Amino acid sequence: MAQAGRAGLTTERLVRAGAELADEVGFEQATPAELARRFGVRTASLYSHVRNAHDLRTRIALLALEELADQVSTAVAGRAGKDALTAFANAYRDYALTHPGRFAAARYRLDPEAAATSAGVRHARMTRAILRGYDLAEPHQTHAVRLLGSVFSGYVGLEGAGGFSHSVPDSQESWSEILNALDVLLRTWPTTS
Amino acid sequence: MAQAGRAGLTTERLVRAGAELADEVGFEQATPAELARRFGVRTASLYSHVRNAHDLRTRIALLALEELADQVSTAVAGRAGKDALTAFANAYRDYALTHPGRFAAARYRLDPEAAATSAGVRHARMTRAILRGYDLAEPHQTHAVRLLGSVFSGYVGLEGAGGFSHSVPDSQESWSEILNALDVLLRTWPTTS
DNA sequence: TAATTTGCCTAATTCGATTAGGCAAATGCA
DNA sequence: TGCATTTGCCTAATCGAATTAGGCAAATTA
Repeated sequence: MAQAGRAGLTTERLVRAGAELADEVGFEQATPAELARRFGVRTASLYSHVRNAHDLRTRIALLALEELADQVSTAVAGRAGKDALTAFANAYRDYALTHPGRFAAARYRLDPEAAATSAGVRHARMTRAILRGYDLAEPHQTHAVRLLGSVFSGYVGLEGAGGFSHSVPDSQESWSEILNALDVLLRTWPTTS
Repeated sequence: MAQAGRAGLTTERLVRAGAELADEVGFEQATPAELARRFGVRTASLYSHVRNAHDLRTRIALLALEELADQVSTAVAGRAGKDALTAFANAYRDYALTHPGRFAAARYRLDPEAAATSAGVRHARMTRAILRGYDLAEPHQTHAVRLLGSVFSGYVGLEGAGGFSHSVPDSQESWSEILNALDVLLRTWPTTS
């Protein structure tokens, strides 16, 4: 991190450090300027490794999406039904609580090109895999996938924004009960309005 | 908007214009500089009316929260049960679709001081009011409140990020079926795990 | 060791946010 | 109506972030 000779910058290293920086100070504040400061180099030096600030953010987002997909897929492996549902949900939430900056990055608006190379597909596939343990035909399955995605992302988002802190009952309690309720709902999904 | 004499700046007018600007170019891009451009004044001139950029954003957020609470409370008035649930949800989603920038503003992280004077309390009260039509005792009621908040904010967030666009089935279909499923879930909420 | 590549630097530009201080237009008061 | 005061927007200036161009030295290759 000093200034003797070369700092050993790499796109890879910048992105990893950027992700850590995001967890420490927030994704918004994970700027090229701050990142350069951490490496003990001038901001301009980053531009041989990342195209610009947006490129840096995009790469951090892609990293976060991969990591999240890895964690979730590990957690879900070998499980089915409610077990798989809670494993998925907990892995997702844990990642967000442990890596708030990365998680924010994972929600960064990607341009179509970047989105195509992202782990978004894996996420979609995994969510759908959860429903294998429940008996849901299309189009209900898609509706259910969207519900799950909404609940997870919504809950974790609100929790991260401080929505449930310092209030009774505990957030963990709500989370458990909500997962239980979702399990019941998926097993008795109404197929007519 | 010209430069003859005075522009008639007001905190009120800046915030309203800021909200419109946010809907047009995104909340992130709703900056003092851009706002000043729209009014045909120098950026520095805004600083007699708002403390700084953060203050401007906070005020836009507070406006959005009020508007959203107004829309929802109007929609919910005189309804109960599933009727109230869908009215609430649709008002919420409509606001987000019609005013994406304001909706993003409503999620802006407020400092405790601002949060206290916000319509956040109204939102909480209204969500809880929905559940009056369902028979849910504490602490289940709180868990259900959190679920509803998560689903609405999560779904609308994903939809706004383009999560459900260009895919089958239609987002509107999923939304309707999800609301139906939530109604069923609330009526049969599992009180034991 | 010489040649080449590569990495980080300096220099310079542009733009947004912010503060200080000034002048003229609007307003209040005799 | 005329003067004093307030108020609103301006100019000027600073600071910091993002970005580009071009240079020199260190690392790599031959």
